[in-house]
Amino acid sequence: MPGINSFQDLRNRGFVYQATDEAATIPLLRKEKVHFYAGFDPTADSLHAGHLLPVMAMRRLQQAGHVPIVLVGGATALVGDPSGKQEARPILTKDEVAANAEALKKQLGRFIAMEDGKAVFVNNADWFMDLLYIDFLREIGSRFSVNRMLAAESVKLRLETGLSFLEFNYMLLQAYDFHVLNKKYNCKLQLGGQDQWGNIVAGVELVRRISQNEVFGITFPLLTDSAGKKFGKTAGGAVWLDTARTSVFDYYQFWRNCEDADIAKLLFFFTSLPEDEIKMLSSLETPGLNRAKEILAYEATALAHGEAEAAKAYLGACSKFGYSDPEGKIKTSSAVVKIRPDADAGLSDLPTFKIPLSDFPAEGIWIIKLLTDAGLSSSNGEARRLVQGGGAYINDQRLSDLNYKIAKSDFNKNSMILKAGKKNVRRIVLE
RNA sequence: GGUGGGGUUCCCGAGUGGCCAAAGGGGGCAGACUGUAAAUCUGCUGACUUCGUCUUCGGUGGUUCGAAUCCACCCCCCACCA
Repeated sequence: MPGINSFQDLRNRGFVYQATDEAATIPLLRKEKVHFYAGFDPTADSLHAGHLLPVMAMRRLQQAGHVPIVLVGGATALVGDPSGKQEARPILTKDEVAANAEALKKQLGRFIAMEDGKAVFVNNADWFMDLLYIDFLREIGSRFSVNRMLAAESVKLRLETGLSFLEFNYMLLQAYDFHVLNKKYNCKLQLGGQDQWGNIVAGVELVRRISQNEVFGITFPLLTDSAGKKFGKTAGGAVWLDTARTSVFDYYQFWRNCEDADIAKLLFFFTSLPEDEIKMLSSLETPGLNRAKEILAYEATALAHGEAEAAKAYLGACSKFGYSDPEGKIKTSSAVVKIRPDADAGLSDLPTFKIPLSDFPAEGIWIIKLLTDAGLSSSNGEARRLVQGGGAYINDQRLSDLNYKIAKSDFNKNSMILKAGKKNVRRIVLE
Protein backbone atom coordinates (compact mmCIF):
# COMPACT_ATOMS: atom_id res chain seq x y z
CA MET A 1 0.00 0.00 0.00
CA PRO A 2 2.12 2.78 -1.26
CA GLY A 3 2.40 5.76 0.97
CA ILE A 4 0.12 4.47 3.64
CA ASN A 5 1.42 3.15 6.86
CA SER A 6 -1.59 1.30 8.15
CA PHE A 7 -0.07 0.39 11.47
CA GLN A 8 0.86 3.96 12.17
CA ASP A 9 -2.62 5.03 11.14
CA LEU A 10 -4.19 2.64 13.62
CA ARG A 11 -1.80 3.76 16.29
CA ASN A 12 -2.48 7.44 15.65
CA ARG A 13 -6.18 6.91 16.00
CA GLY A 14 -5.77 5.07 19.28
CA PHE A 15 -6.58 1.57 18.11
CA VAL A 16 -3.37 -0.09 19.19
CA TYR A 17 -3.16 -1.29 22.74
CA GLN A 18 -0.72 -4.15 22.37
CA ALA A 19 0.99 -5.76 19.40
CA THR A 20 2.78 -9.08 19.37
CA ASP A 21 5.59 -7.77 17.21
CA GLU A 22 5.27 -4.15 16.27
CA ALA A 23 8.63 -3.98 14.54
CA ALA A 24 7.59 -6.70 12.13
CA THR A 25 3.97 -5.64 11.71
CA ILE A 26 4.77 -2.15 10.49
CA PRO A 27 6.65 -3.23 7.37
CA LEU A 28 4.25 -6.10 6.78
CA LEU A 29 1.31 -3.75 6.49
CA ARG A 30 3.29 -1.30 4.40
CA LYS A 31 4.58 -3.72 1.83
CA GLU A 32 1.94 -6.37 1.44
CA LYS A 33 -1.72 -6.75 0.87
CA VAL A 34 -2.44 -8.61 4.08
CA HIS A 35 -5.29 -10.92 4.95
CA PHE A 36 -6.22 -10.27 8.55
CA TYR A 37 -9.05 -11.38 10.77
CA ALA A 38 -11.19 -10.61 13.77
CA GLY A 39 -13.87 -12.82 15.21
CA PHE A 40 -17.35 -12.15 16.46
CA ASP A 41 -19.18 -14.70 18.53
CA PRO A 42 -22.88 -14.82 17.68
CA THR A 43 -24.15 -14.83 21.24
CA ALA A 44 -26.98 -12.46 20.28
CA ASP A 45 -28.79 -11.73 17.05
CA SER A 46 -27.40 -8.24 16.79
CA LEU A 47 -24.15 -6.42 17.30
CA HIS A 48 -24.04 -3.53 19.70
CA ALA A 49 -21.90 -0.46 20.04
CA GLY A 50 -19.40 -2.39 22.10
CA HIS A 51 -18.53 -4.56 19.08
CA LEU A 52 -17.76 -1.65 16.86
CA LEU A 53 -14.15 -1.00 17.69
CA PRO A 54 -12.76 -4.03 15.85
CA VAL A 55 -15.26 -3.42 13.09
CA MET A 56 -13.98 0.09 12.56
CA ALA A 57 -10.39 -1.06 12.62
CA MET A 58 -11.14 -3.67 9.99
CA ARG A 59 -12.81 -1.04 7.91
CA ARG A 60 -9.77 1.19 8.02
CA LEU A 61 -7.41 -1.59 7.10
CA GLN A 62 -9.70 -2.61 4.29
CA GLN A 63 -9.76 0.91 2.94
CA ALA A 64 -5.99 0.87 2.99
CA GLY A 65 -6.15 -2.14 0.70
CA HIS A 66 -5.89 -5.06 3.07
CA VAL A 67 -8.36 -7.91 3.09
CA PRO A 68 -10.49 -8.52 6.16
CA ILE A 69 -11.56 -12.00 7.05
CA VAL A 70 -14.68 -11.59 9.10
CA LEU A 71 -15.06 -14.62 11.27
CA VAL A 72 -18.34 -15.42 12.92
CA GLY A 73 -17.88 -17.90 15.69
CA GLY A 74 -20.71 -20.30 15.05
CA ALA A 75 -18.72 -22.97 16.86
CA THR A 76 -16.97 -20.94 19.51
CA ALA A 77 -20.22 -19.33 20.61
CA LEU A 78 -21.31 -22.80 21.62
CA VAL A 79 -18.42 -22.90 24.04
CA GLY A 80 -18.32 -19.35 25.35
CA ASP A 81 -15.24 -17.22 25.78
CA PRO A 82 -14.35 -16.81 29.44
CA SER A 83 -11.94 -13.95 28.71
CA GLY A 84 -12.85 -10.80 30.55
CA LYS A 85 -15.98 -12.27 32.00
CA GLN A 86 -16.74 -12.89 35.60
CA GLU A 87 -19.03 -15.79 35.03
CA ALA A 88 -19.95 -18.33 32.44
CA ARG A 89 -22.63 -17.32 30.01
CA PRO A 90 -25.71 -19.42 29.54
CA ILE A 91 -25.11 -21.94 26.82
CA LEU A 92 -26.98 -21.25 23.61
CA THR A 93 -28.57 -23.89 21.46
CA LYS A 94 -27.08 -24.66 18.09
CA ASP A 95 -30.12 -23.28 16.31
CA GLU A 96 -29.90 -19.98 18.12
CA VAL A 97 -26.25 -19.64 17.27
CA ALA A 98 -26.79 -20.42 13.62
CA ALA A 99 -29.57 -17.84 13.37
CA ASN A 100 -27.48 -15.26 15.18
CA ALA A 101 -24.55 -15.87 12.88
CA GLU A 102 -26.68 -15.01 9.87
CA ALA A 103 -27.95 -11.83 11.48
CA LEU A 104 -24.46 -10.67 12.39
CA LYS A 105 -23.16 -11.31 8.92
CA LYS A 106 -25.79 -9.00 7.54
CA GLN A 107 -24.92 -6.21 9.94
CA LEU A 108 -21.20 -6.51 9.42
CA GLY A 109 -21.77 -6.11 5.72
CA ARG A 110 -22.78 -2.52 6.30
CA PHE A 111 -19.38 -1.62 7.64
CA ILE A 112 -17.15 -3.83 5.61
CA ALA A 113 -17.39 -4.09 1.84
CA MET A 114 -18.02 -7.72 1.06
CA GLU A 115 -18.25 -7.65 -2.72
CA ASP A 116 -15.61 -8.58 -5.29
CA GLY A 117 -13.43 -10.50 -2.91
CA LYS A 118 -12.73 -7.35 -0.90
CA ALA A 119 -13.42 -9.33 2.20
CA VAL A 120 -13.83 -12.93 3.19
CA PHE A 121 -16.60 -14.13 5.38
CA VAL A 122 -16.16 -17.35 7.33
CA ASN A 123 -17.89 -19.26 10.07
CA ASN A 124 -15.74 -21.44 12.26
CA ALA A 125 -18.56 -23.94 12.55
CA ASP A 126 -17.40 -24.99 9.08
CA TRP A 127 -14.20 -26.49 10.40
CA PHE A 128 -15.13 -27.31 13.97
CA MET A 129 -18.35 -29.17 13.69
CA ASP A 130 -16.92 -32.27 12.08
CA LEU A 131 -13.72 -32.31 14.02
CA LEU A 132 -13.05 -35.44 16.00
CA TYR A 133 -12.20 -34.99 19.63
CA ILE A 134 -9.28 -37.38 19.78
CA ASP A 135 -7.77 -35.96 16.60
CA PHE A 136 -8.04 -32.45 17.92
CA LEU A 137 -6.51 -33.38 21.26
CA ARG A 138 -3.58 -35.12 19.59
CA GLU A 139 -2.86 -32.49 16.97
CA ILE A 140 -3.68 -29.28 18.79
CA GLY A 141 -4.01 -30.12 22.44
CA SER A 142 -0.57 -31.61 22.50
CA ARG A 143 0.92 -28.26 21.57
CA PHE A 144 -0.54 -26.41 24.53
CA SER A 145 0.93 -26.18 27.98
CA VAL A 146 -1.66 -26.13 30.72
CA ASN A 147 0.95 -24.51 32.92
CA ARG A 148 1.13 -21.59 30.53
CA MET A 149 -2.60 -21.38 30.07
CA LEU A 150 -3.08 -21.15 33.80
CA ALA A 151 -0.72 -18.22 33.88
CA ALA A 152 -2.82 -16.25 31.37
CA GLU A 153 -4.45 -13.22 32.91
CA SER A 154 -7.84 -14.09 31.51
CA VAL A 155 -7.70 -17.53 33.10
CA LYS A 156 -6.29 -16.34 36.41
CA LEU A 157 -9.24 -14.05 36.90
CA ARG A 158 -11.62 -16.94 36.53
CA LEU A 159 -9.65 -19.27 38.73
CA GLU A 160 -11.19 -17.39 41.63
CA THR A 161 -14.81 -17.66 40.61
CA GLY A 162 -14.64 -20.92 38.75
CA LEU A 163 -13.91 -21.96 35.21
CA SER A 164 -15.37 -24.99 33.52
CA PHE A 165 -13.31 -27.22 31.30
CA LEU A 166 -15.57 -26.22 28.45
CA GLU A 167 -14.57 -22.60 28.74
CA PHE A 168 -10.97 -23.45 29.43
CA ASN A 169 -10.86 -24.90 25.94
CA TYR A 170 -11.85 -21.68 24.30
CA MET A 171 -8.28 -20.54 23.90
CA LEU A 172 -7.42 -23.65 21.90
CA LEU A 173 -10.36 -23.16 19.62
CA GLN A 174 -9.52 -19.57 18.85
CA ALA A 175 -5.89 -20.46 18.29
CA TYR A 176 -6.98 -23.17 15.91
CA ASP A 177 -9.07 -20.62 13.99
CA PHE A 178 -5.95 -18.62 13.35
CA HIS A 179 -4.14 -21.71 12.15
CA VAL A 180 -6.96 -22.62 9.77
CA LEU A 181 -7.16 -19.12 8.35
CA ASN A 182 -3.41 -18.93 7.99
CA LYS A 183 -3.36 -22.15 6.04
CA LYS A 184 -6.36 -21.37 3.91
CA TYR A 185 -6.00 -17.64 3.27
CA ASN A 186 -2.47 -16.92 4.35
CA CYS A 187 -3.97 -14.81 7.11
CA LYS A 188 -1.17 -13.13 9.00
CA LEU A 189 -2.79 -10.83 11.47
CA GLN A 190 -5.48 -11.11 14.10
CA LEU A 191 -7.23 -8.18 15.70
CA GLY A 192 -9.17 -8.25 18.93
CA GLY A 193 -10.03 -6.49 22.14
CA GLN A 194 -7.58 -6.21 24.93
CA ASP A 195 -9.19 -9.17 26.67
CA GLN A 196 -8.33 -11.28 23.65
CA TRP A 197 -4.60 -10.97 24.15
CA GLY A 198 -4.19 -14.42 25.63
CA ASN A 199 -6.20 -16.04 22.85
CA ILE A 200 -4.35 -14.15 20.15
CA VAL A 201 -0.93 -14.98 21.49
CA ALA A 202 -2.00 -18.60 21.74
CA GLY A 203 -2.90 -18.47 18.06
CA VAL A 204 0.35 -16.87 17.04
CA GLU A 205 2.27 -19.56 18.85
CA LEU A 206 0.17 -22.39 17.53
CA VAL A 207 0.67 -21.26 13.95
CA ARG A 208 4.39 -21.04 14.50
CA ARG A 209 4.56 -24.49 16.04
CA ILE A 210 2.52 -26.18 13.38
CA SER A 211 3.67 -24.46 10.24
CA GLN A 212 6.61 -22.31 11.27
CA ASN A 213 4.76 -19.31 9.85
CA GLU A 214 5.23 -15.99 11.55
CA VAL A 215 1.88 -14.31 12.24
CA PHE A 216 0.93 -11.31 14.33
CA GLY A 217 -1.71 -9.86 16.59
CA ILE A 218 -2.91 -6.45 17.63
CA THR A 219 -5.26 -5.71 20.48
CA PHE A 220 -7.44 -2.66 21.04
CA PRO A 221 -7.87 -0.78 24.26
CA LEU A 222 -10.86 -1.59 26.39
CA LEU A 223 -13.41 1.06 25.66
CA THR A 224 -14.88 2.68 28.71
CA ASP A 225 -16.43 6.05 29.16
CA SER A 226 -14.47 8.47 31.28
CA ALA A 227 -16.31 7.23 34.36
CA GLY A 228 -14.69 3.86 33.76
CA LYS A 229 -17.92 2.14 32.90
CA LYS A 230 -18.29 -0.25 30.06
CA PHE A 231 -18.88 1.50 26.79
CA GLY A 232 -22.00 1.00 24.74
CA LYS A 233 -24.39 0.60 27.59
CA THR A 234 -27.04 3.15 28.30
CA ALA A 235 -30.50 3.63 29.74
CA GLY A 236 -32.20 0.64 28.23
CA GLY A 237 -29.10 -1.55 28.29
CA ALA A 238 -26.85 -2.04 25.30
CA VAL A 239 -27.00 0.16 22.23
CA TRP A 240 -27.87 -2.25 19.45
CA LEU A 241 -27.43 -1.96 15.73
CA ASP A 242 -30.72 -3.69 15.21
CA THR A 243 -33.33 -0.97 14.81
CA ALA A 244 -35.97 -3.16 16.39
CA ARG A 245 -34.01 -2.96 19.62
CA THR A 246 -32.51 0.50 19.39
CA SER A 247 -34.20 3.00 17.13
CA VAL A 248 -32.05 5.05 14.78
CA PHE A 249 -32.99 8.10 16.79
CA ASP A 250 -31.81 6.51 20.03
CA TYR A 251 -28.68 5.30 18.32
CA TYR A 252 -27.94 8.84 17.22
CA GLN A 253 -28.69 10.11 20.69
CA PHE A 254 -26.32 7.61 22.25
CA TRP A 255 -23.42 9.19 20.38
CA ARG A 256 -24.74 12.70 20.73
CA ASN A 257 -24.83 12.30 24.50
CA CYS A 258 -21.24 11.20 24.91
CA GLU A 259 -19.14 12.89 27.51
CA ASP A 260 -16.99 15.88 26.70
CA ALA A 261 -13.85 14.07 27.72
CA ASP A 262 -14.48 11.26 25.25
CA ILE A 263 -15.22 13.22 22.11
CA ALA A 264 -11.77 13.08 20.52
CA LYS A 265 -11.37 9.39 21.23
CA LEU A 266 -14.76 8.57 19.80
CA LEU A 267 -14.26 10.64 16.66
CA PHE A 268 -10.98 8.85 16.02
CA PHE A 269 -12.51 5.45 16.48
CA PHE A 270 -15.94 5.76 14.96
CA THR A 271 -15.61 8.24 12.13
CA SER A 272 -13.28 8.50 9.17
CA LEU A 273 -12.62 12.19 9.58
CA PRO A 274 -8.99 13.22 9.18
CA GLU A 275 -6.83 13.53 12.25
CA ASP A 276 -6.34 17.28 12.02
CA GLU A 277 -10.04 17.91 11.78
CA ILE A 278 -10.74 15.72 14.79
CA LYS A 279 -8.15 17.53 16.83
CA MET A 280 -9.69 20.83 15.84
CA LEU A 281 -13.26 19.73 16.56
CA SER A 282 -12.52 18.22 19.91
CA SER A 283 -10.64 21.25 21.14
CA LEU A 284 -13.54 23.62 20.52
CA GLU A 285 -15.08 25.54 23.39
CA THR A 286 -18.54 24.90 24.71
CA PRO A 287 -21.03 25.50 21.92
CA GLY A 288 -18.61 24.19 19.33
CA LEU A 289 -17.98 21.04 21.24
CA ASN A 290 -21.63 20.24 20.89
CA ARG A 291 -21.22 20.57 17.16
CA ALA A 292 -18.44 18.01 17.42
CA LYS A 293 -20.88 15.70 19.16
CA GLU A 294 -23.44 16.22 16.43
CA ILE A 295 -20.85 15.35 13.85
CA LEU A 296 -19.86 12.24 15.75
CA ALA A 297 -23.47 11.18 16.11
CA TYR A 298 -24.27 11.83 12.47
CA GLU A 299 -21.20 10.03 11.17
CA ALA A 300 -21.61 7.03 13.41
CA THR A 301 -25.31 6.77 12.61
CA ALA A 302 -24.73 7.16 8.89
CA LEU A 303 -22.29 4.27 8.96
CA ALA A 304 -24.65 1.99 10.78
CA HIS A 305 -27.96 2.99 9.24
CA GLY A 306 -27.21 5.01 6.12
CA GLU A 307 -27.04 8.74 5.45
CA ALA A 308 -30.75 9.23 4.92
CA GLU A 309 -31.67 7.70 8.26
CA ALA A 310 -28.87 9.57 9.99
CA ALA A 311 -30.10 12.84 8.54
CA LYS A 312 -33.58 12.17 9.88
CA ALA A 313 -32.23 11.43 13.32
CA TYR A 314 -30.11 14.55 13.19
CA LEU A 315 -33.07 16.74 12.21
CA GLY A 316 -35.32 15.09 14.72
CA ALA A 317 -32.88 15.65 17.54
CA CYS A 318 -32.10 19.21 16.50
CA SER A 319 -35.73 20.13 16.20
CA LYS A 320 -36.09 19.03 19.80
CA PHE A 321 -32.90 20.35 21.31
CA GLY A 322 -31.75 23.00 18.91
CA TYR A 323 -28.90 23.30 16.42
CA SER A 324 -25.53 23.87 17.98
CA ASP A 325 -24.09 25.51 14.87
CA PRO A 326 -27.01 26.75 12.80
CA GLU A 327 -24.92 29.03 10.66
CA GLY A 328 -22.37 26.41 9.80
CA LYS A 329 -19.42 28.34 11.13
CA ILE A 330 -17.49 25.26 12.09
CA LYS A 331 -15.66 23.71 9.20
CA THR A 332 -15.97 20.00 8.78
CA SER A 333 -15.64 17.46 6.02
CA SER A 334 -18.66 15.63 7.38
CA ALA A 335 -21.66 15.36 5.11
CA VAL A 336 -23.75 16.64 7.97
CA VAL A 337 -23.22 20.15 6.58
CA LYS A 338 -25.32 19.25 3.57
CA ILE A 339 -28.40 18.67 5.66
CA ARG A 340 -30.64 21.70 5.50
CA PRO A 341 -32.07 22.64 8.82
CA ASP A 342 -35.79 22.74 8.24
CA ALA A 343 -38.17 24.49 10.57
CA ASP A 344 -40.47 21.61 11.34
CA ALA A 345 -39.51 18.79 9.06
CA GLY A 346 -37.48 17.27 11.86
CA LEU A 347 -40.45 16.78 14.10
CA SER A 348 -41.84 14.02 11.98
CA ASP A 349 -38.54 12.19 12.28
CA LEU A 350 -38.88 11.64 15.99
CA PRO A 351 -39.65 8.10 17.09
CA THR A 352 -43.35 7.72 16.55
CA PHE A 353 -46.09 5.74 18.20
CA LYS A 354 -49.29 5.42 16.22
CA ILE A 355 -52.81 5.03 17.52
CA PRO A 356 -55.57 4.09 15.12
CA LEU A 357 -58.28 6.72 15.28
CA SER A 358 -60.85 3.99 15.64
CA ASP A 359 -59.20 2.77 18.83
CA PHE A 360 -59.28 6.13 20.51
CA PRO A 361 -61.70 5.83 23.41
CA ALA A 362 -64.26 8.55 23.91
CA GLU A 363 -63.14 9.11 27.51
CA GLY A 364 -59.54 9.57 26.41
CA ILE A 365 -56.39 7.57 27.06
CA TRP A 366 -54.97 7.26 30.53
CA ILE A 367 -51.58 8.96 30.56
CA ILE A 368 -49.93 6.09 32.47
CA LYS A 369 -51.04 3.58 29.92
CA LEU A 370 -49.92 5.69 27.00
CA LEU A 371 -46.49 6.21 28.52
CA THR A 372 -46.11 2.46 28.80
CA ASP A 373 -47.65 1.58 25.45
CA ALA A 374 -45.45 4.06 23.67
CA GLY A 375 -42.39 2.45 25.18
CA LEU A 376 -41.39 5.31 27.43
CA SER A 377 -41.75 3.22 30.55
CA SER A 378 -41.62 -0.50 31.11
CA SER A 379 -44.53 -0.82 33.50
CA ASN A 380 -47.43 1.21 34.75
CA GLY A 381 -45.73 1.50 38.09
CA GLU A 382 -42.69 3.01 36.47
CA ALA A 383 -44.85 5.41 34.49
CA ARG A 384 -46.57 6.42 37.68
CA ARG A 385 -43.30 7.17 39.38
CA LEU A 386 -42.21 9.12 36.35
CA VAL A 387 -45.26 11.34 36.56
CA GLN A 388 -44.95 11.70 40.32
CA GLY A 389 -41.32 12.65 39.96
CA GLY A 390 -42.15 15.36 37.50
CA GLY A 391 -40.59 13.65 34.52
CA ALA A 392 -43.57 13.38 32.21
CA TYR A 393 -44.34 16.03 29.64
CA ILE A 394 -47.15 16.47 27.16
CA ASN A 395 -46.26 18.89 24.41
CA ASP A 396 -43.50 20.15 26.69
CA GLN A 397 -45.90 20.90 29.52
CA ARG A 398 -45.07 19.02 32.69
CA LEU A 399 -47.87 16.77 33.75
CA SER A 400 -48.44 15.89 37.38
CA ASP A 401 -51.92 14.41 37.41
CA LEU A 402 -51.72 10.64 37.70
CA ASN A 403 -55.25 10.25 36.45
CA TYR A 404 -54.95 12.52 33.47
CA LYS A 405 -56.73 11.29 30.38
CA ILE A 406 -55.35 12.32 27.04
CA ALA A 407 -58.10 13.82 24.92
CA LYS A 408 -58.18 14.58 21.25
CA SER A 409 -57.78 18.22 22.15
CA ASP A 410 -54.25 17.45 23.33
CA PHE A 411 -53.29 16.76 19.77
CA ASN A 412 -52.04 19.30 17.31
CA LYS A 413 -53.89 18.27 14.24
CA ASN A 414 -53.19 14.57 14.73
CA SER A 415 -49.96 14.49 16.66
CA MET A 416 -48.60 15.29 20.07
CA ILE A 417 -45.23 15.01 21.78
CA LEU A 418 -44.89 12.84 24.82
CA LYS A 419 -41.70 12.95 26.82
CA ALA A 420 -40.23 10.95 29.67
CA GLY A 421 -37.53 13.14 31.06
CA LYS A 422 -35.87 15.67 28.83
CA LYS A 423 -34.44 13.26 26.34
CA ASN A 424 -36.84 10.41 25.77
CA VAL A 425 -39.28 11.58 23.20
CA ARG A 426 -42.15 9.91 21.47
CA ARG A 427 -44.35 11.49 18.88
CA ILE A 428 -47.88 10.20 19.27
CA VAL A 429 -49.85 10.15 16.07
CA LEU A 430 -53.55 9.56 15.60
CA GLU A 431 -54.44 8.04 12.30
C1' G B 1 -17.41 -39.82 47.32
C1' G B 2 -15.89 -37.12 52.34
C1' U B 3 -15.67 -32.45 55.26
C1' G B 4 -16.82 -27.45 55.65
C1' G B 5 -19.16 -22.88 53.55
C1' G B 6 -22.92 -21.05 50.44
C1' G B 7 -27.58 -20.06 47.00
C1' U B 8 -31.83 -13.19 49.01
C1' U B 9 -34.98 -8.43 44.84
C1' C B 10 -30.75 -5.78 38.11
C1' C B 11 -25.59 -6.64 40.78
C1' C B 12 -22.98 -6.92 45.53
C1' G B 13 -24.71 -7.83 50.23
C1' A B 14 -27.64 -7.59 55.31
C1' G B 15 -31.62 -10.19 57.30
C1' U B 16 -32.31 -16.20 61.26
C1' G B 17 -40.49 -16.81 63.14
C1' G B 18 -44.53 -11.52 62.84
C1' C B 19 -42.74 -4.31 62.72
C1' C B 20 -39.98 -7.78 55.46
C1' A B 21 -41.52 -6.10 49.17
C1' A B 22 -37.04 -7.25 52.63
C1' A B 23 -31.15 -2.71 55.63
C1' G B 24 -26.84 -0.72 53.08
C1' G B 25 -24.05 0.03 48.70
C1' G B 26 -23.65 -0.12 43.35
C1' G B 27 -26.25 0.52 39.00
C1' G B 28 -30.57 2.68 36.79
C1' C B 29 -34.57 6.48 36.26
C1' A B 30 -36.40 11.37 37.33
C1' G B 31 -35.88 16.53 39.34
C1' A B 32 -32.68 21.04 40.31
C1' C B 33 -28.20 23.31 38.20
C1' U B 34 -26.25 23.21 32.94
C1' G B 35 -24.38 22.89 27.22
C1' U B 36 -29.10 17.07 25.15
C1' A B 37 -21.81 17.42 29.02
C1' A B 38 -19.29 16.54 33.74
C1' A B 39 -19.51 17.35 38.99
C1' U B 40 -22.98 18.16 42.91
C1' C B 41 -27.59 17.96 45.62
C1' U B 42 -32.79 15.70 46.01
C1' G B 43 -36.50 11.95 45.13
C1' C B 44 -37.71 7.18 43.18
C1' U B 45 -36.19 2.17 42.10
C1' G B 46 -41.19 -5.93 42.30
C1' A B 47 -46.22 -6.05 39.72
C1' C B 48 -51.28 -4.53 39.57
C1' U B 49 -57.10 -0.75 38.62
C1' U B 50 -51.78 2.28 44.91
C1' C B 51 -57.92 1.33 49.08
C1' G B 52 -55.48 -2.57 49.13
C1' U B 53 -54.26 -7.01 46.60
C1' C B 54 -50.79 -10.30 44.31
C1' U B 55 -45.87 -12.52 43.12
C1' U B 56 -40.50 -12.66 45.05
C1' C B 57 -35.65 -14.60 49.10
C1' G B 58 -32.36 -22.19 44.69
C1' G B 59 -36.67 -26.37 44.22
C1' U B 60 -40.51 -29.37 46.44
C1' G B 61 -43.14 -30.71 50.54
C1' G B 62 -43.95 -29.92 55.94
C1' U B 63 -44.37 -27.38 61.03
C1' U B 64 -47.00 -22.81 62.53
C1' C B 65 -52.44 -18.34 63.39
C1' G B 66 -47.99 -16.58 60.64
C1' A B 67 -41.67 -18.53 57.29
C1' A B 68 -36.57 -15.37 53.39
C1' U B 69 -36.09 -17.00 58.50
C1' C B 70 -37.69 -23.72 61.62
C1' C B 71 -37.83 -29.20 59.66
C1' A B 72 -37.27 -33.00 55.54
C1' C B 73 -35.76 -34.31 50.89
C1' C B 74 -33.74 -32.61 46.32
C1' C B 75 -30.84 -29.35 42.85
C1' C B 76 -26.70 -26.08 42.08
C1' C B 77 -22.05 -23.37 43.46
C1' C B 78 -17.33 -22.71 46.23
C1' A B 79 -12.99 -24.47 49.26
C1' C B 80 -10.12 -28.43 51.07
C1' C B 81 -9.58 -33.73 50.94
C1' A B 82 -10.17 -38.34 47.74
